[in-house]
Amino acid sequence: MLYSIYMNEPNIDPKLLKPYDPKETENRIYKIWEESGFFNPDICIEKGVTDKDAETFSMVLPPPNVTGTLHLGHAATLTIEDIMTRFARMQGKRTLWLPGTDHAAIATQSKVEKILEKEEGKRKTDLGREEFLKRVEKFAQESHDTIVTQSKKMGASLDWSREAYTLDDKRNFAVRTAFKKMYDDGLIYRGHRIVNWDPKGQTVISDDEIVYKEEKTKFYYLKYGPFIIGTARPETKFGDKYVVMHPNDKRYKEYKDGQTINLEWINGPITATIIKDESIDMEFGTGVMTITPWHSNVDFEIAERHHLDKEQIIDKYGKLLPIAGEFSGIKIKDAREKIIVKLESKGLVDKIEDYVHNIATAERSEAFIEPQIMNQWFINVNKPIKDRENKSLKELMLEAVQNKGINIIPDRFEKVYYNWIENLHDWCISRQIWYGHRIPVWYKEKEIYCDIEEPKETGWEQDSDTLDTWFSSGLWTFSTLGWPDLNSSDFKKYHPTNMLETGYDILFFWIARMILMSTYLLGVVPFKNVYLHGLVRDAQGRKMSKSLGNSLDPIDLAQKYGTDAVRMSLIIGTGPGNDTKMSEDKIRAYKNYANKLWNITRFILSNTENIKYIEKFENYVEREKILIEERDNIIKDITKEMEEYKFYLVGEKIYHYTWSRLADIIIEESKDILQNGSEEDKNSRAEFLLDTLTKILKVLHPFMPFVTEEIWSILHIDNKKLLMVEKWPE
RNA sequence: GCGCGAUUAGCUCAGUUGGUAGAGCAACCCGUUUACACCGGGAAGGUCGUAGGUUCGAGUCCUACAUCGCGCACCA
Repeated sequence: MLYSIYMNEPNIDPKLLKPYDPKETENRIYKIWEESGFFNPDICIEKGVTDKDAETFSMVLPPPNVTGTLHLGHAATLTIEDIMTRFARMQGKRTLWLPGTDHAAIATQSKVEKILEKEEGKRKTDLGREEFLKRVEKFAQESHDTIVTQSKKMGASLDWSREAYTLDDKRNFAVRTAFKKMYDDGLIYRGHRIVNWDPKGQTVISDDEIVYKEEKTKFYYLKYGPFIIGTARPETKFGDKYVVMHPNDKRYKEYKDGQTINLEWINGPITATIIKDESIDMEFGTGVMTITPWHSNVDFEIAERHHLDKEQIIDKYGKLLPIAGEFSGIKIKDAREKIIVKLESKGLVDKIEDYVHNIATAERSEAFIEPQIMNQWFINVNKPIKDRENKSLKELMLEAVQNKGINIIPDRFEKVYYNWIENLHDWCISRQIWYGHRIPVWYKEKEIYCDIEEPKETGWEQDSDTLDTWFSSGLWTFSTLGWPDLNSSDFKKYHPTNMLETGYDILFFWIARMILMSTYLLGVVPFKNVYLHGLVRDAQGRKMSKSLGNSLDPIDLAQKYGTDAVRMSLIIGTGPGNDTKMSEDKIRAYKNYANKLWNITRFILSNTENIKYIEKFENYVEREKILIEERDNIIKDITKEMEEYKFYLVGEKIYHYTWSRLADIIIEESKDILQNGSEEDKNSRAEFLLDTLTKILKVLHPFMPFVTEEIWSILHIDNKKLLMVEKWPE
């Protein structure tokens, strides 16, 4: 009996007699991969699975923040990049996918601060810099270990021997080297300029770390001498002694630029100066405003243009300074009502309207940003650079994409990138936090010293600030490959990298900064291609978050359905740049698919037991020749689509071929052929089935690496290597 | 204000260069001793957001509009 052979036939692997069990399989397979050393391109060459002079494929993993555990977004990143990596490796390329983690300065520090507050009721200042940093490092180490374990669980074929950390010694050396060079070139400068101050986090943040939130508030019309001025923030108005209007505003043509007027204000009489400036919107409010240069970007610029005095009104903690007179020391949010009461009593309030506007908050601490003028470190993005044909950083960043040195997928993000660069201001890189790369600058009285190493003489004190975390991330494609040692063999071999794959949400934060650093420091692009994926959302399309309670843990899902199923469901139905919606139904479907493949294998092996698989079988009959042509055309399409990064199409194509075509049609008709056909027909069909199975395993391997490797290990094939280093089928 | 994306079956989404619409899940009917019930067979379900246009032919290209979402800028 044909169908009962396997029941008592010892030749079939007993594993096949049960349904596919990912739990039993995955860790074992990953260990075999790791022990083979094939994640490391050098070992692939040493063991002869990759040619010594093979084409290179290199890519860095976007280093996850050491702020906890991986979420589905990371799982998507790992899956897409692992598909790229495994495909390249099977194509015979010298393939490096380099792992690492990110110290994520502000994010990690504030996380530990929150834990400290919650568990011990302490602040970081209670511990002191050194002790607090020990706590952060311990937390970071634990997060790191979790992240590595989880990445392995996802099947990522990362070269762990090259693992890096954005804050380890090598990367710190790279950071100091880069800083010193930029300082010497005059690109890094210390400036007394208006910055985004986070009163809660007690640090400056960059423009990109601001999140705008809509706020309903009041809009006050106040009598300011002969004018009515509009403001949403009366609490900042104490020092306002300039009143600004558009030079073409006919309503105010009797007032001349520079003219002074005396008027009664919050705390008594003042003298105000008329300023005419074209930046004023005549349509907004009354077309007249007073300015607070210390606490408003726009006002700061007006004051700079007209060389006006600037006065601080609010301190670092959000309290009013003595200039506010009787309101001194009051928190600004409490002061507003009180000030309005006083203004009303003086008859200076004209009217009050409801108003909706966007308010700047800090991404991490969620506090309202208070612009302040402070001494901070900046990167000048407009200064011409001698070694780079007098181009500015802005121009270098623009050209890298415009000249097609970098290809962005999907290309609509090129526009977004250009738009961002056009609006780019000098990048504030200093942070008043403790966890991060310390600024390599030392002070002694009025002297200042910048170098890679600290000064030898005594008496120098290092700047207490640390660098924006994206400064070190910007160096990532080459700091991980041995830079600043230009003779490093990794650097020479793998830079520029071929691909940078990440979520579109960090286009500005990270991708732009890497382009900045690489084009400036090395004169080359950091990567030739950028592939941007979307965010992973829940079944309702909401962003996954702990507070909503809708976040799915990729590791839980992998435990439940198998990693291959999770990977497949993250890929199929998702084009580049578009958000993905995840649901357990979808994952369940691909769990069934893994098992289907398992059963297809069982059928084929149990029905071809006396047949030896011959890779280049020559006696196919006409019926199989037709099937082979169909199959090989599909494989050709698949290869082309893999090269075009259309993984969502490939995954679906393989799925359909194996299930609807191979299983439902071809295998069904094979039952008859294998039982009743002639010897020639039987052999032809058996060879076709074995050949097709091996090819499906190969093209499916980048997507579902575990189940394919496991089935591969069961097949009887001569000179078999691990599937992960087998050649991609032609 | 500028720009981008989405709108396709009940739900969630694919649809690569324009050629008579696809998947997963759900719902319906039939089938279970032999690869697989983590299954098979069958049927049902869509005027592809609206209105125009180009074309022999439009889900796909163009224009306008609507709704939802996102980014940037502004926010006195």
